[in-house]
Amino acid sequence: MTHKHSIKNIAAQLNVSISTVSAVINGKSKERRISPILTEKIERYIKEINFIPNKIAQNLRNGRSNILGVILENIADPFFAVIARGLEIKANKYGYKLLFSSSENNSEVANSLLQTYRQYNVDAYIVAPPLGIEESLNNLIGEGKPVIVFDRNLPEVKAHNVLVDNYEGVFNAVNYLSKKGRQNIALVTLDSKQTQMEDRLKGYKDSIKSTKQKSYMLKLPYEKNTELIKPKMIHFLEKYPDIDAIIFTTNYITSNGLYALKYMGKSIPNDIAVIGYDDNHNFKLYTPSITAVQQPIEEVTDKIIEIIQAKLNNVEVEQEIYFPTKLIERDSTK
Amino acid sequence: MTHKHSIKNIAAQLNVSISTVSAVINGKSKERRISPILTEKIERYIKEINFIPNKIAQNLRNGRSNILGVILENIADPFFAVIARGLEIKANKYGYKLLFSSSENNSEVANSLLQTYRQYNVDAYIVAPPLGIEESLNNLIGEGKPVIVFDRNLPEVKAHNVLVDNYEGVFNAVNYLSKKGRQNIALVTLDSKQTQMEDRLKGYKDSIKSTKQKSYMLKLPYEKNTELIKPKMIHFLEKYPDIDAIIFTTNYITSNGLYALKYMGKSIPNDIAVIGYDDNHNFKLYTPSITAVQQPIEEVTDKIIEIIQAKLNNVEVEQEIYFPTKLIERDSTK
DNA sequence: CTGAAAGCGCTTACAG
DNA sequence: CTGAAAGCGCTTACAG
Repeated sequence: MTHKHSIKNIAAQLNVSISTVSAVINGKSKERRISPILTEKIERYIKEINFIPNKIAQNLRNGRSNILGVILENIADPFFAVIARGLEIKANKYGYKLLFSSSENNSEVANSLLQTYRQYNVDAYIVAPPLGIEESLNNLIGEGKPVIVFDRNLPEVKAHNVLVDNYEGVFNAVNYLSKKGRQNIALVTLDSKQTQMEDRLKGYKDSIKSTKQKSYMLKLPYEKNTELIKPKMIHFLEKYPDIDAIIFTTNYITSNGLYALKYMGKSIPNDIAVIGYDDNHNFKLYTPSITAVQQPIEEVTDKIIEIIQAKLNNVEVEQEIYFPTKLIERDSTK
Repeated sequence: MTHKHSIKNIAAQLNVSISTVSAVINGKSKERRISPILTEKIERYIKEINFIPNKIAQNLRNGRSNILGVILENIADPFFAVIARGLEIKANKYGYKLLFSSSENNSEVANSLLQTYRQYNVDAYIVAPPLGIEESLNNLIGEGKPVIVFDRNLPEVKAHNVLVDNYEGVFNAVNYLSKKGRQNIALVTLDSKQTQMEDRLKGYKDSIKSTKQKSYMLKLPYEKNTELIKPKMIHFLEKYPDIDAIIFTTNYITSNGLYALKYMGKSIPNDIAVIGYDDNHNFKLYTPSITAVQQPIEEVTDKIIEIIQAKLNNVEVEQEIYFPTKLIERDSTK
């Protein structure tokens, strides 16, 4: 139960001033012209007692916390969990710590999280925004803190946007199925106004239109209860028996959609070809393995941290960037 | 770009003292005998400018951060991602924020994370410990901060342990397979000294011994490169063609094991029955669906936060608790 | 080459 | 009923 150390009692112990200790700790001996002898003496003592400066005090004094506040949709969702890990790896390299929270796409929750992060004086905000937090985000930007928006964006918010080309992702997926000879390609998506969902929908519509195919769309309500997807899927497929291919636009819709297909006894890819949006570690393990549109998660997370690093050091960076997706071909579209 | 507020300038603005403002903010008007008129005046102004006190300053002064430091094996791993979400939900109820980091089971990484958390003055540590951080953990406990260990424990560390009965989980799984008529039950596990792995192994050995069956064990090295699991699995199964059931002891071994079985053309459950340790959202979607030993994650995460809450308020709590697992029967063991 | 002092934004005895 | 002062652990001009 060693006594709590501080530069104050180190200074007292060594009979030097607090400012001298501070200078040595911050590697400013040269700059502040502390004699090598004194410097070494202090350094040795610090090492001996294994002293580490109090970040909280440094933060209060410097206005920098080295903490980034992250708002995800849900940390338990595989997509966001991988995002979290990507952010963590890159943030470590720059010495940032991460505060993670889940908004569940609820704007009240998100607003309150932003408020809390602000209280903790985070250096920057990384957020997958629900609709309804435009004002909070703009206020934060007004305060001069970097705000990085990802996965979907809010057009009225002038944050940095790190996005993926969702439109092209689905557009290409439709074309691919079409080339494989599928005639009746359906889209099963979320009934959502979020940009990533609207872009995926538009990619589908435009591709279907350009190839003069028939359009089949099932828009599911955003529900916590994913069990409800199954009956809706079944109803949809019974209503349109011609469907011979489906693109699912989110991870959990894909999972539950596959469940419904299995339940109906549909054979993949013979009866119906399947493409999932967002690749998933498990898709290659399914029988059959599932073709997927893969988002470049590592590029996204790296870019987010790079932008923050740049902004915090007053370096100019792009305001918006779109990364391309990649179609991973597997057995479900053979 | 509103001017940064503080109780200092609120006090100046309202012509009252700083301490009066502080008292009102902390709801101590009654206790500190501030007149209702003044109280209301201050409260109105605070609401008007939307003032929220600086947590960093409060923290420095109070020695409480309301931040908990969490060390997981890997936040991207589905098991730990769900743990993270469980902790978050419960922590929110008590007003704690969470700092998450991944150790990758590397003791150097974990030690450095603990050090960093300490610098940030976290109120408690929640850790899935790798071997080799016993000393750090004991030091932290010595400093009086709650340390909660979960998933696996370190016998030399007198932290609070919130664990799952891994031994019984595997023991029962073997018995179940045996009752289903399986004669040659194998265990595919990690070559690890961590308690959760040792307990699972022991559960297997004891159950096999008690029913006088033959034992088949494959111990895989702890590798990042999961691709290597496939060839080792194949070699193992070719060497012991009698095996008619397998228990996989971790999530990712299960995934890759299934991949290997699929590659070999083995039919589940006809050729081989399969049980995975740790249930997984996707196991019910596989063809066939996969029987699994489920850990009570919510109970674990709730208990962790409850212990912290109790300790931080000087309430007595149990030092160690084990939760039972549950076998979820699905098609892979039919 | 080194130190005394102010201040970051709070809270908490203490005085009146 | 209210305020002045000390102090949490730092850093940064500034003085010498």
